[in-house]
Amino acid sequence: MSPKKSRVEDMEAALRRAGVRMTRQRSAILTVLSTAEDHPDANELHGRARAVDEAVSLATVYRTLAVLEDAGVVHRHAFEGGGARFEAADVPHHDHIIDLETGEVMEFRSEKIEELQAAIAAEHGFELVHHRLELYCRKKRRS
Amino acid sequence: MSPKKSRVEDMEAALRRAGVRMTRQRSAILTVLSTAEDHPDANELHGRARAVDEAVSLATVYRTLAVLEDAGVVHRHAFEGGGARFEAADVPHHDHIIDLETGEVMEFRSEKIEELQAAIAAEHGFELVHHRLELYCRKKRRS
DNA sequence: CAAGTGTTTGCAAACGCGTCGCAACTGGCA
DNA sequence: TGCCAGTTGCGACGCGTTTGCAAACACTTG
Repeated sequence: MSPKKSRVEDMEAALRRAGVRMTRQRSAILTVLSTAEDHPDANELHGRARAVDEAVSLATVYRTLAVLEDAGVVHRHAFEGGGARFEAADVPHHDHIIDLETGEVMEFRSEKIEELQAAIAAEHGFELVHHRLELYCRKKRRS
Repeated sequence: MSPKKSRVEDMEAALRRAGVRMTRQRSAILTVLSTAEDHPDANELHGRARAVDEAVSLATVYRTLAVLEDAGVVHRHAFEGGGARFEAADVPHHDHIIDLETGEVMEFRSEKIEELQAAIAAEHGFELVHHRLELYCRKKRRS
């Protein structure tokens, strides 16, 4: 009876299974990713990872993110104007709302839109592999 | 009685109205944009523009694209993995399907999705300024 | 539990895409 | 035709990301 495992443990397990070596720096980065509530970029992740373990270089952050991405444990986003941002992949799929004034990123999910997308792809003779839906918004002014 | 004007003429007219000077290089770039059937990047545009007029530098292509973009006559896209791509703005709004195998970009429009997006933004207390919807697809294998 | 081997790391240099400062040039107007 | 702010080409620069290399390391095997 395995009790609920932490996100980091799950991720590490998945990675080992995929034959990925666990190093101190990779653990540090995983820890940071699994506790992040936001969508940090590589630089931000670097800073946070160093707080966990001083021995993490920026190059390693980039290399690790690439490894984690194609192991499927993180998702990479490329919002407008700026570098890539990352997010642990062990959460249900969602799309993003970006506040143009603050840059804040929020999440949402619409079943209907998901269905429509698949339908549209099919109409064109394609199967949908993945998609990107970002709503760039401004706070509504109260009347 | 003005007969149907060409896209270039319309664009140049709109730009002059907006107080934008017309130079040889800008004309060349407009010509290229108005005849492009695809979504070229800055480099590609540079190549094509030089074919029209040798005297166009890459820096000018970038500067002109910026001018055209905020005059509203071109749209800038940033698909996955790669630089910005451009498209004349004198066509109705649409979203994109990207064939992951060939990189080909196709267009589609879904009224329903447009409505849903606005509704979602509103639900979160935002007004939608613009959005990005891209479907990354693979050709469907016939069964 | 130490040795062996292919991986991973840090560093700094290199990269790609886009921007910028500057001096020369030029479009649109008087 | 002449003026002059706006535009250009050039090369240098900026930023995020990638890479070559030698040293350090993780995991296996004996």
